[in-house]
Order: sequence, then structure tokens, then C-alpha cells
Amino acid sequence: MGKPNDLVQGTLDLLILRTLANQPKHGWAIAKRIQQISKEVLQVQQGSLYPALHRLEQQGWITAKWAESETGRQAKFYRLTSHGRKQLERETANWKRLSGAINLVVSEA
Amino acid sequence: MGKPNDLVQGTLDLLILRTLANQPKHGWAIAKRIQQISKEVLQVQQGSLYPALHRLEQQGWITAKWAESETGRQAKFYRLTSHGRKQLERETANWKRLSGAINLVVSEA
DNA sequence: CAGGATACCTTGACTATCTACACATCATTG
DNA sequence: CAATGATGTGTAGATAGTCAAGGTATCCTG
Repeated sequence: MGKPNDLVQGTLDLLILRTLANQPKHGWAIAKRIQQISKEVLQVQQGSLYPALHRLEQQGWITAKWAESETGRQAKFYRLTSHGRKQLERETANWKRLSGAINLVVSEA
Repeated sequence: MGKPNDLVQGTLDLLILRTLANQPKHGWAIAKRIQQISKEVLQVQQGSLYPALHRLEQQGWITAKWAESETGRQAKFYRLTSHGRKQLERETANWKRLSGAINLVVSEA
């Protein structure tokens, strides 16, 4: 596999959903935005991104529509559904729960 | 596989190393301690624990020795090596880097 | 003597991610 | 005008970490 250097496994869905929460974006823009906001720490590979998007679409958490991008090219825009919004809440809560627990252990007395 | 409900994938090594940093422990005690410190949030399954311990041993980050446990039974005690201590530092730093980056995205304006 | 806790471990399956490709369009540059 | 790099979509194969479920054995308690 090549263990994830640039990603914490299991958090990609959360990152994508969160990135789409503000406004619909195409895949390329999603990856760029995650990278930018995380200050270049998180790098989403295409081989991770597109399977993830298809997965999320199949779950009904996002929908896709072809449209014109900012640069005037055809691109697939993904939008969060209401189900997706709930899933985002669940995943956010779960992340806080787990990362908090790990931090407890890491900073253990 | 069943995606990890009780663990964030890739953090088990960190958790184990950190738990061993204070004092040597046997496998069972490691799992119990992680569970206890994380307030029952993190559950380390045995099918995850023992392969991880063998992995860490092979990497030279921990060493194993048979000894008598608190309950008077034979148990394999794992101890952190100096290499393991360095690895713990690396993994701790990496965890902070990545979890911090994720938190940036999650709390994105 | 049955049952539960302690303690070790393995096997098989699954899934997320990675690396590496393949394809296409557009803008810039030599 | 050809090459290059950025944008944009996607797939194929490999790998590793985790889980579920099992096995073995000892000790203590009722």
C-alpha cells in the first residue's frame, strides 16, 4: 500500500465532506483546498481522491454534476446532500472523540 | 476488515510505544492501559495488538522477555529500546502535525 | 468442576490508501 | 508549431493495517 504519509487513514471522507460544506467544488479543487488549508501538510493523491468521491456519491452523501469550472473547462462538481451534512456531523464528532482519546494517551502522566 | 471503530488506523504503534515508555508491560496490560487512559474510547483488539507487537519487535523498537506477571503467571514483557524511544518521538511529532492539520480543515472558516 | 478472567497467538477477509499509469484540454514558452 | 506544465478525470495493482473469530492454556472462585 505504502502507508499514508500525507493522510491519516479514515479521515479522508471527513476532509472531503468538510471541504464541500461551504460550496460545491470539483475534485481537483477539493484536493487543492485541503492542501492549502492544512498548510501543505495534507496531500490528497488522485488515486485516493476519486475512489473516495465515488464512494461518497454511492452512499448518497454527495451528488455530482458536470459544469464549467472557473477556468472555463468542463469539470464534475460535487455537492453535499442533507444526508451528507449529517454524515459530516457524525464524522466530525467521531474524529474529536478519537483524536481526543489519543491525545490523552500521548500526554499520559 | 471492518473499518476501525475503536482505533484510528496508523496510530496503534504510537499508542503502544507511548504506553511502554513509562515501564515494561505485557501485551494484555498494554491493551488494558490504553483502554483505561483513553476512558474506554480506544479498544485494542488482540488481533491488532499482537501483530503490532511483533512488528515493533522486528523493527527493533521493543524487546520481549518472559517474566512473571503481577498475578504470578508467565507473561511476555515488552520494553522500549533506545531506538524505540526515538521512534516514539518521531511518531508523536507526526501525529501532532497531522492531527493539527486535520483540525485546521475541520474548523475551517 | 464449571465458568470467568488472565495471557498468549493465528488465520482469513476486507478496505483504504498509495504508486503508477492513461487520457484529455488549455495556456505558455521556446 | 512543438514541447511543457497546469488542470481535470479516472483506473489497476500492490500493500498494509485492522477486525472478527477462532485456538490454547493457566489460575481463581463459587
